[in-house]
Amino acid sequence: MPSQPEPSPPESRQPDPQRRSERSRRAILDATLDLCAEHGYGPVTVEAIAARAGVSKKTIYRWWPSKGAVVLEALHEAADPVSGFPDTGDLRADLLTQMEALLRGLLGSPRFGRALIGLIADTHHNVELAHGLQTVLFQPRIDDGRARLAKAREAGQISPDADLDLAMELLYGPVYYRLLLHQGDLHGGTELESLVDHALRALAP
Amino acid sequence: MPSQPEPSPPESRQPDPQRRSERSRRAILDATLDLCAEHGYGPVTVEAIAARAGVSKKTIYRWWPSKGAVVLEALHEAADPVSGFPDTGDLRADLLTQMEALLRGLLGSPRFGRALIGLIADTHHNVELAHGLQTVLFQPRIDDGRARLAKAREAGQISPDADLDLAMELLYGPVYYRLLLHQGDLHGGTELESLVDHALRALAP
Amino acid sequence: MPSQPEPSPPESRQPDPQRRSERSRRAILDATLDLCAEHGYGPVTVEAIAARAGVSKKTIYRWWPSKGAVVLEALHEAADPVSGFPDTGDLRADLLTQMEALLRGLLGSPRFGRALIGLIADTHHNVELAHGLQTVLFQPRIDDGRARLAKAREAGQISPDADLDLAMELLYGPVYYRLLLHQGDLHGGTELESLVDHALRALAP
Amino acid sequence: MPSQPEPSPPESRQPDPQRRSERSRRAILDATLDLCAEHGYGPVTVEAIAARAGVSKKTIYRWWPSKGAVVLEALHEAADPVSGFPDTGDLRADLLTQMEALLRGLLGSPRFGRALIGLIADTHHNVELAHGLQTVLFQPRIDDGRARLAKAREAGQISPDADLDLAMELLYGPVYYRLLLHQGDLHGGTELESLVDHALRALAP
DNA sequence: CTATAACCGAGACGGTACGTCGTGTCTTGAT
DNA sequence: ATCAAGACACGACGTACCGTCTCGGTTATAG
Repeated sequence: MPSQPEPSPPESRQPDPQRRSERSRRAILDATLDLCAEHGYGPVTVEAIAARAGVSKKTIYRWWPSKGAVVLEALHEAADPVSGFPDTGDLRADLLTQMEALLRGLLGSPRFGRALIGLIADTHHNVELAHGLQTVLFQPRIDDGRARLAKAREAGQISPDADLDLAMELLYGPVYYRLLLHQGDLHGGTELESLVDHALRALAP
Repeated sequence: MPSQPEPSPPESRQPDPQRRSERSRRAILDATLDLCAEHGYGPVTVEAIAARAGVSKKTIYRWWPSKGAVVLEALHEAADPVSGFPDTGDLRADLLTQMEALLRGLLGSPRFGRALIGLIADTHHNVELAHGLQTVLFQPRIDDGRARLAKAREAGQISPDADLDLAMELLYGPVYYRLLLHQGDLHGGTELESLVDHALRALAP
Repeated sequence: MPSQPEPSPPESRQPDPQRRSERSRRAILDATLDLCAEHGYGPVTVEAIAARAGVSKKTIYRWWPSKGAVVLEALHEAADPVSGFPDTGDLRADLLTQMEALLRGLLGSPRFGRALIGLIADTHHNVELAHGLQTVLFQPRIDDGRARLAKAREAGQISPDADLDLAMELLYGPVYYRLLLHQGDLHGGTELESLVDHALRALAP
Repeated sequence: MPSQPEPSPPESRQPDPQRRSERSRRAILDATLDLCAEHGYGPVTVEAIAARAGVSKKTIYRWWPSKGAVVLEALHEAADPVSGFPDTGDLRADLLTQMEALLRGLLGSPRFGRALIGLIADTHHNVELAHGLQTVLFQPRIDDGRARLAKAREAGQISPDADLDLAMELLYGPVYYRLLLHQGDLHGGTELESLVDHALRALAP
């Protein structure tokens, strides 16, 4: 993921040398996503994460300021391999590929969707967390998408004065709309094609 | 609000005659929205609601099963007068009016937006609450919107085989997208017109 | 019981005409002793008494100031028929009769003993209750005992300068000692005879 | 106190290493006796003990199962230094010394008497507590007393077939009788001498 | 090749909120 | 006016987590 040049833990305080135990870090992040998948974000507690990971609470609080920060890092790492915007030259196919991946990640796997919605909610009374979420998860993906569209614009595939932000909203809005309202009950891929087509129409030359 | 034919309290258990104190009910709902506006949904506690409302915790738990249920009812009542889909004959104008009202309610007033996002998150580990949210808040408004579009279809203003559900997603998706991602930083009404126009294009004959 | 000339409820406040329902009164007192027998004094609640008696809490609080007062009246009525000091002319036999009755009432029946010990404890932070307990339950019985001894003194059966108060303590002290320490495990009647004999020796001419 | 060979905390559950904070333990026991002295046993709450001791409720419940258990340990520690049966060779003097100490402890100081009577009452619906009270407080002192009498018996100071249990009851019964009935209004030392003399008479060769 | 300084597990600690229960007061309707 | 029914404000219950804080015990460089 090229737009994330600093993969080291962005929440570290003062303790942190490299003495940090990678073993513990992994156990914590894994336990976190597992618990989110099982119970949803809200009911997960730092206490439970520590117990499941075989780790002391102190170790968690040493490296992360809050449950949300742990979840954020866990989501970040888990999402990493999935992302990256494809570029085969065929814009419509690339958009479809990307949207399908997003839908699958967000709604198809409880590991992600249930964790994300709770994390977003926490964000509304925790500015550091909000900033982290924007920086680490959202903005890179938005940038990737806009970059792909911009490239298509330069290639003359879409109108030179197309509104890229509007296109992004038309594409991603309905996905999050479904995440919120239908709780993961995403209806088949056919509609996905409609979504993409309408977005493309908004960009047409 | 015609699509809400059952205005009686949906959370009644077994205690409930009409011995219920309307005074307490009002104080609780008001205190709840105030506290959500001040601190967001997550940090609000039943204890704090009770204290602010001058009411005992028991009284809250007697009539609602959880904080979420209180917030839901509070939002329901507060949103009630706002809603109802306009019907002036001019579809585009009506859509714009409605979307503006939604944006204002959801994003413009912290009383609503901050409460709603947390409520939705809670919904993901509480099926009763999820059902209530759908039934009380979401479905009636979706039904209103679809009904308005269906009427337009019968009037020949839009294509006879237009996909109304897709249109609803194109309209409302971006709004919730902004609620989640930008935390209420809604950019001006110009984009709203673009949104509506593209939705209309998806419905065009 | 001659020394209790006023059997009407001594705790009445201002409401009290004769409109009082005797039916409710009986149900309350019966339920109270039953519950004390089952669970002991402490765990019994006004709420439980009301429920068991088929009576509203208000009715209890209208006629008694506290749980303790209800228990006191219940004990008073229940103990009434038992008491009264026998006077057959044979002092030793009378003392034995009386002590046996006391032991049976206090320790042999959970209805009384368990209720009494808790009531006494309540007495230590409730002066009205303390006064009531002395007046209604203890003093009359102490007076009866002393009167019986005084009569024996006049009849020359015991020393003219015998210390009657000391005798009362030697007689009753061990009984309450057992109530407290052994929780009703009263050992046979043989010891009772020893107790009485030693008290009589303290009174001997 | 030789008859108390196991001074380690008798209420340890499963958490207990030595990580326990002695500072908190002391504060809790002190606060408990203070509050009992001020308000009596009944009105004292775990919440109040925690507040007065500057301790969290959890810390109390971690080490004791109930208010009664806390009071029991507090009484045990507070009574410890006082007790131990004197043995100067003069039985009558030793009995008087011991009885005076008991009376002073039980009735003369509200710290003890008020706490004890409520504790005993609780004992009647809590078997663990009853067992603890017998084991920790009562039996050791009874054993000490009986041992002193037994020694006197061996020394030929009292009858070889004297009933030691009866003597204990004649001595201690009246003391508890006064605790219950007169709420600490103990009348002077003269009567104490009478009590002891009559008990000795019951033991005379 | 120590030794010294961090991390680490474990978990006690002072708190806050939970959801429940009991208190004693109050209101409603019926008898 | 009493009564049953029961809602109400209040406050304590005993539990769960929070985030902070010792404790020993292991590591893993730095002397």
